Amino acid sequence: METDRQPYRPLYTQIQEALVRRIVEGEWRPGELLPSEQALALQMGVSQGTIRKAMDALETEKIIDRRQGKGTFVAELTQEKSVYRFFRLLRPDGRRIVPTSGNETVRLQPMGARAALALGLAEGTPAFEVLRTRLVDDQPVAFERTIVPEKVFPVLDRHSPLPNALFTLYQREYGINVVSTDERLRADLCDEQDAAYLGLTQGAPLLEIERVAVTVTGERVEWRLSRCNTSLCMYGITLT
Amino acid sequence: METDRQPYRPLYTQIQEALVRRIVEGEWRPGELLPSEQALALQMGVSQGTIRKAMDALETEKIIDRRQGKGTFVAELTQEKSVYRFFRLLRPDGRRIVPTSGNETVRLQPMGARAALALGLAEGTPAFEVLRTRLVDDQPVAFERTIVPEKVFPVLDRHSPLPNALFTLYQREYGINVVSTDERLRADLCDEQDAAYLGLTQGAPLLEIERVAVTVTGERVEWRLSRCNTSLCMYGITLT
DNA sequence: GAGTGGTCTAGACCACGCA
DNA sequence: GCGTGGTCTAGACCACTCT
Repeated sequence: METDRQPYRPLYTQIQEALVRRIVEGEWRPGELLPSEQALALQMGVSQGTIRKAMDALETEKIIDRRQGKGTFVAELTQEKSVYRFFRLLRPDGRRIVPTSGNETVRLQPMGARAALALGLAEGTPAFEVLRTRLVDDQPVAFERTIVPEKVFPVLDRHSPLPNALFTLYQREYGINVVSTDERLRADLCDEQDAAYLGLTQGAPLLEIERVAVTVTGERVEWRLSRCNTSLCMYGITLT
Repeated sequence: METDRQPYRPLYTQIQEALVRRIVEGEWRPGELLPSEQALALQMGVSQGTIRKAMDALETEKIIDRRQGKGTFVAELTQEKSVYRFFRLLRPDGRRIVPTSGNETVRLQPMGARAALALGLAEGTPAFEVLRTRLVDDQPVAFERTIVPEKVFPVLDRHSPLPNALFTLYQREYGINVVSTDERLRADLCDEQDAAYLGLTQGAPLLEIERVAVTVTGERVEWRLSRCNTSLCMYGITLT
């Protein structure tokens, strides 16, 4: 007599999930050294090869950092790495932009319909809204509106001035790891607010980037709308 | 006495390159079955594990297709796979667009400055230019100008009507495998030509996508400029 | 049942970083 | 020189596909 067959799950995927769980739960903090592969193999009762295969996946997901001769570390979202990983704006000549911010304001207010829809929350949910301008060579190139639920990031306004890459703050202060973003791009015309922030005239073309940040556990924790002056910059990406 | 030390190259990377070379040279055609891992291991004088690791990389690069129980095949760019892999336009509600073409024209003429610059060729190099309109639900949403060197794709005009995904044609008829694209996005205003092709009014916002296609050997073989009506579609992508 | 890719193990050795 | 991750091997067994 046979019972219901469980779907087949390789051992290394279970190891992988166990490791993610232990990292998310804070057993090892960002930047910390993990036990060696041999030690984990002994501890978890599998061979080193199986630990390796699990860690290969974690490395691909950028959850850990492996350094030959030194060890394996929980990935840390440093400013440089984080900024370049998710910030895709380039100068017209193709060089990368290191964004700097101007005119930052943070306020607590009910979440708007568009952000709420994208984050799967109810309109009016208490949220922090961060408005800032992105500068390149002291020229404003983009105007950003970032909205996060207050419940997920309490007292966000206390951390002002905010870092250029908010994801580093999310990780450091809230233990929340953003691992991917969904982006939607459209063209639009410059409205009155854009014109004021970007020093453009109404009716000029604008690139609008709508972004949702997703954590390692699949939660959508941040919504951002960027409106970019693409006469000063462009969005660049390689598809594979 | 020591001679110059060669930089260290793991065995599996050499196997990987050898396999790519044999595929590019046509020893196995797209869709064909490769020898089994065991057979290749014997043939190349390494262990099966090393063949596996090389093939893991080829699979990530989408150069081969592995199917448990059946074997390993040279990847074939089918219409469905190829279209979805590099075509990032979505409907306003987020559903994928299956592009269909209208008004296709192909002509042989000197390459323009912008395409030549992007492809690293001299302006005026003989080239085929493909103009077509992309339709969604019989509505024109994008106007595409695709330029390829005649030398790389001789008598391209004989293959009309062209498939929706040109990359499948490049692979099937010319043995050229596109494995990645570099894309640059900007916002612009609708000009007279756009207006004619897309049924818009001049001054409406447009999303411009400039794309360069790169082969497995790193050659830039195609330049494309798409001008999209983002009131009917948008560009969507997930960053990781 | 035969053959393929996929998993898992155990052990050896290599390249790297650091003290 | 030691400990770490990275490579390579050899062999066993599992899951899947087709005959």
